[in-house]
Amino acid sequence: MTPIRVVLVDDHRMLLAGLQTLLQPLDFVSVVGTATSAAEAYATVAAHQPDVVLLDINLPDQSGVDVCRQLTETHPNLKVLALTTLQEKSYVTRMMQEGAAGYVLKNASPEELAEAITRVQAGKKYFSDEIQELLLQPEPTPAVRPLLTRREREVLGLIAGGLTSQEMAQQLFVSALTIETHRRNLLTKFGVHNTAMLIRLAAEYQLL
Amino acid sequence: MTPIRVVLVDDHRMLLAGLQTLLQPLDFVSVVGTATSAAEAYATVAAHQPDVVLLDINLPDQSGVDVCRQLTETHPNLKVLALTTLQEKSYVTRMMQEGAAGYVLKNASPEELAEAITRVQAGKKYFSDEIQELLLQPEPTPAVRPLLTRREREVLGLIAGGLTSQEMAQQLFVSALTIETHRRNLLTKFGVHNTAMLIRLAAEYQLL
DNA sequence: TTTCCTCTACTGGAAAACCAGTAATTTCAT
DNA sequence: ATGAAATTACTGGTTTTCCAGTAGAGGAAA
Repeated sequence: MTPIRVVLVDDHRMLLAGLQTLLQPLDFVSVVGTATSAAEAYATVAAHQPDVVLLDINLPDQSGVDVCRQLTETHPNLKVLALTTLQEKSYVTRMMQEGAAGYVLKNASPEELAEAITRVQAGKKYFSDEIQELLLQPEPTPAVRPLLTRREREVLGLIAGGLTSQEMAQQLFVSALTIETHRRNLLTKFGVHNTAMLIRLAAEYQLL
Repeated sequence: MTPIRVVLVDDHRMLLAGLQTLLQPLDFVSVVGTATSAAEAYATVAAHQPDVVLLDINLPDQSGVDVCRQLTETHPNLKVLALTTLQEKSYVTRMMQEGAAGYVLKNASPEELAEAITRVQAGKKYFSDEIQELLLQPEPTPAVRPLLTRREREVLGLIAGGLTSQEMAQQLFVSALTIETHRRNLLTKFGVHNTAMLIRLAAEYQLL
């Protein structure tokens, strides 16, 4: 039976060497190429036509998220396994949105790597136990855009415009403390704890 | 010569009354309808088929920006003049992006209103002097997405994920002071002064 | 080897946001 | 007229971000 052709992408050669060492005993896996940058990844994938790519999210010349999107667009049958130390949910969800078939952590065992490669090659998804646990945590943000009052929409627009609470207060002829209350209400309605998430979600819901 | 058919949209009836009083002496303008909400605005525009709509940005039931987009999509020949007290550049640019033909402030004189209506009806753009001044101010943000280092991209992703500097430091195994330096460098590269603008621009540049 | 960039981290501080609670007034719908 | 929601604003506080400057170490390119 033909072994699964795998390309490894990580900017640390030592990690690439380690990965190859871990995968070598597996006779159903064949490491056909490695790359240490996004540019190299594109060339290596084009040259070797792998079935699976283990892709570090954090590359020197481009975001792994972007690389994932481009690889899965230009090679629709390619399966991308994200490889990272980061246990951050927004990275996971973004990688999945960009076409990744799985997500493994860099401390994965050889057995886990083998299972991940086999499963994604078979068309299934694969997540480390830690990542599954992360994804199963209660969703802090509402699935749908919250219903905002007119004043909240207005304040949200000004927050996105980069104004401070004091500047908004001046523009709207109210107290800065009033603006602070509106901000707090916005954070609560979006189920977030800071402005970064607020604006990111508002952009996603096209409220800006 | 047929007068320009105008619909007025503002939630304050007193302001609608005032606008009508200002526009009445103008024999080349005909106020064919008024509305005090977004829902009413759609119905009134459908019923009266105006040439120009004076549209308050801040409506009780929907953002004026959204109303502008929908009106200009469903009535391609309709000209929308934004009407507001807000002198906030991001609102202006967003209204223009959503198809508005002009932007006037609520303290405009009858002459200015007349000129605005005439100009947009003739297919030109119109901005109050104050708004032109606002638009002419040097652009604080770069026109193109800045070139980020890998660490900056990583930190940007975590900021958008809602993490605090302390949380990012723990996740990346560095000092919180290091994260603070990365944030500062991100703000500088994007030409902004706070996280809200940073994340909004990052979303616009599709860096998230 | 040298230079430049990236990443790291600090001092010292101010500004801003976030938090929890409380409450009066205004507005709007019934 | 009544009740609920929205808007307003405050106390008292902590946390977080933003600001300006400085600087060393490591890596990469010339």
